[in-house]
Amino acid sequence: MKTEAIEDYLKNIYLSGRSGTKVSLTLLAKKLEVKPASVSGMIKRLEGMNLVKNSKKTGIILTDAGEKIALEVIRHHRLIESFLVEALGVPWNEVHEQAEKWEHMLSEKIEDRIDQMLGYPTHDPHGDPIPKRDGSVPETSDTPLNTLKAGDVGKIERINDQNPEILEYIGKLGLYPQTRFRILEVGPLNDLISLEVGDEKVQIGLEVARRIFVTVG
Amino acid sequence: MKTEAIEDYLKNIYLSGRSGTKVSLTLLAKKLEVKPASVSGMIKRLEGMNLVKNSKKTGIILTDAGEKIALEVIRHHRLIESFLVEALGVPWNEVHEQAEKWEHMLSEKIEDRIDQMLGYPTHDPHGDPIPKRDGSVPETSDTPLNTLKAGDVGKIERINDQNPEILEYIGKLGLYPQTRFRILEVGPLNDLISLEVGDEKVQIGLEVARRIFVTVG
DNA sequence: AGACCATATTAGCTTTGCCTAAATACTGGA
DNA sequence: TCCAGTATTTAGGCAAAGCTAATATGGTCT
Repeated sequence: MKTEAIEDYLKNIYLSGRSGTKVSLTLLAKKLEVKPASVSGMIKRLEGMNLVKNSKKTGIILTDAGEKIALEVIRHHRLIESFLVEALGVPWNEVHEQAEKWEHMLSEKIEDRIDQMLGYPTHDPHGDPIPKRDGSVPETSDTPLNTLKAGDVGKIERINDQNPEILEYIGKLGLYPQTRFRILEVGPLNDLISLEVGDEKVQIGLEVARRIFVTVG
Repeated sequence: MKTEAIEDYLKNIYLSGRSGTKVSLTLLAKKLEVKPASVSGMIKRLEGMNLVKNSKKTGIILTDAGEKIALEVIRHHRLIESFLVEALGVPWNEVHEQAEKWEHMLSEKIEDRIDQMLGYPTHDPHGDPIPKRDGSVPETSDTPLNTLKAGDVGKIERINDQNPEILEYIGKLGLYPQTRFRILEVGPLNDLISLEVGDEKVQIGLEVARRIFVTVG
């Protein structure tokens, strides 16, 4: 009825759709690392189950039932990530992979225990919001660091990447969620940003800055 | 190559074989809750992969390669059980089910972290030995409680059952691994045992006693 | 309009892992 | 020895999820 593959499809449709982008078969195929033909078949199946709708103009969108499942899976994923970091001290850049696998098989009981043990967290170690049981999703920032100007101060909210190497790199710079910073200088081509973090001064490039979301002020 | 189904088969062959019993298709089918015909097919496949051998006289037995995989899965299972009890305070009778699912997808890194965080435990919360990476298996008792006589003292080593209700029942009696006890009285038909545990006096029946393994002395 | 590129769909095949039903083999007792 | 009951194997099917290859659709550029 609700296989792992289905959960992965729904999760990725949700996450791809978040940014306002229209979700196409090929986009989804890329995310899922599967051929477009396979996606075509699966989407048909999901439509039959009333979990998604697909049309030329809207692209692939989730129904309420589909979104419910997607949010459940994402909740599992992010709770597990938090748990592994908190309880086990696993570095934040190593938890994604494991959560990816365990998210599909987390019992409600254990889910609740983790939630409780972590004090009902609203965000995971990367700053991504953890959906609640009722389907609501905590607020999160959509302002990428590369849109700020020299002199701006703010707080890092989330890092939008799961690649362990990149996360490790960002972590080594001290740029974790909740970290406050001040922009010292922005290169004329917007491709290099200098910031002050604590007493340190760090430089980051555009591609990294794009993945860091912040609140200003 | 090494699917979940395969791991489950190998694990169950190992565990069924432990007690000296010859492992037959039908026995395995019962354990795995599938039809004998399915087992027949799978065993054929496993033979082709050189993970098991099957013959009339020996029954189904693991090759070295097969045992290696079985022990890995069991190690995962028992580490996860221990982890959930330790880090999350999940009651010991509720961890089996979750471990059953996660055991197939535990990364080496996380496995090592758990092992280290728990202080390289030799036994899980039920007293079952946790195989080591090198394939060695810590000692464990094979003396069931129902073979003792009045006056004997000893220590509970393990509880050989995964049914949550039964474990809860046994737990409520205070009969956890490492608990010391003294046999007060054994019924004439061997079907009721009275023991002293701490300051408490508890009675257990034959079926429960059979599942409790102890060391005497 | 025609050519070309990206996207989407269809058909047909493969593997895994289970199933049922039927056929065969084995074993223990009368 | 024969027969019943148990154990095993074979054959044929099905659903999930992927694949390739071929075809359709739909712009965009010239």
